[in-house]
Amino acid sequence: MKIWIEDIKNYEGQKITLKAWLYNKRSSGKLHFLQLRDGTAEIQAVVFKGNVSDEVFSLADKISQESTVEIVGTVKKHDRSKIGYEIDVEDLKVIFNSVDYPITPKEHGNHFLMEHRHLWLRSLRQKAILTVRHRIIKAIRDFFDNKNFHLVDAPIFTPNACEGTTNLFETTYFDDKAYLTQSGQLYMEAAAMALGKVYCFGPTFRAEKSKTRRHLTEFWMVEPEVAFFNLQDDMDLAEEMVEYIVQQVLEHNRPELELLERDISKLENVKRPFPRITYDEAIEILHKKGNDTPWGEDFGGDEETLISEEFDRPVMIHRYPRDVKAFYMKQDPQNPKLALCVDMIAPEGYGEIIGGGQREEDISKLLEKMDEQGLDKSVFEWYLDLRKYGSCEHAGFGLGIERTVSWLCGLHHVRETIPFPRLMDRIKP
RNA sequence: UCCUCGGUAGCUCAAUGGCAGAGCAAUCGGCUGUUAACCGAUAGGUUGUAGGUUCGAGUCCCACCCGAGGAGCCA
Repeated sequence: MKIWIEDIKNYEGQKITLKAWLYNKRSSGKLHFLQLRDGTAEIQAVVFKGNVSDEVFSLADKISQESTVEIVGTVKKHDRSKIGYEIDVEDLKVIFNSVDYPITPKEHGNHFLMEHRHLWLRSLRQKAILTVRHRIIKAIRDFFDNKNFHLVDAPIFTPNACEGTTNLFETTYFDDKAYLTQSGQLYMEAAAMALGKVYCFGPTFRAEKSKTRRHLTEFWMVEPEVAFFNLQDDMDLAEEMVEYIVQQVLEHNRPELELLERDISKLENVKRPFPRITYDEAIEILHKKGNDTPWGEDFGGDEETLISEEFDRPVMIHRYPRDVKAFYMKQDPQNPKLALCVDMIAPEGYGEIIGGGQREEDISKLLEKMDEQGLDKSVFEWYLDLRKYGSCEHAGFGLGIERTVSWLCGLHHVRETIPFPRLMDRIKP
């Protein structure tokens, strides 16, 4: 039976065969300490000259970093080992040799590591990040599953821009043009009218020439959409989901967060209720802190950081000026200048992780707003049908996965949060 | 697209306009408990590219290429 390192505790005292990669090695005369990993965990294998043949001992001396090996040895308890065990080697084979592995144990620059992303993934740090990413995605799926949401897949090819302002990737579609989706939202609105509670989870694309630590051209988004929900319900859902994600990561990924040197106490604060402030109150905070953003403007990274500094957990800012938001955002009946929308800003300066709100269900207001923004109504006919045939109050939001991973792992840049990042100036490997 | 900084050994970085250097990796040797092990030795270079200034350029000037931060825009 195949034995994985993560299950090694079940084999104490037994002689086993293990296949793994050598990620580091230390030697001391008559001893070789082989640091092995198999993707599930890491363990040290000890080759003592007195326990093996001369051939095996000199082979152990020569194995190079990232070579694939097969060892036969006995599992022994060992207090100084992270996993609690090590292996006394009796036999050793090199299955595939590795020559001049480029990523050495010492430090490297960003560019070099990004060029070798396909190998960099093997490092323990990258493994920890991808493990947390996996947990976040699982938590999201479990969260919606527990609430009886339907997962509905949105298309990647779209004929139209769902928000006129951002740049889309254009591609040929037989004799026509198509765009890579920047959001599944409009399709989720249609799905919510069919299934009530829905969400999509998939890649989205933005051709913005943004060169910042928070931007990718291809990123993953979770977008729930719920019929008969208003802004209040929407904020309740967003808050509950983010709390669940953080608590799941804290429950399952302590070792990863420790390896990443994440300050866990900051994450332990992330419990409901989250503060909720209006755009007007956010502007007041900014002015008090010496930032002179005028009323009516959207917030940039600096503004988000200033506001988030005031709170020890994510903060929701709602009711932005209607003019800075997309056409489908519902107008606030209390104040026609505002939209019933919400952004959630992560603490510690990690920026906006959620954007959403209540959708405009009134077809005349929707048409008015589309005219204002100069949108081509012909591509939205199907969307307008949703308001013609049994329109209803509904709301939803989108959560950016990479920014969430970056926040929970305490990473400076989102490029490490996705296995193969796509950036404005990088499409390889 | 704009602003700022940078490009020297496989990697990370030094070098007042005056002999091209270190650590790690590689190779060879030493060490019975190492934890980015340690100690000794060897090898490794068209200083991003193309011009220019100078007795002399890695260093100064110009253009281009590439990279890193940041801005706008956004999740």
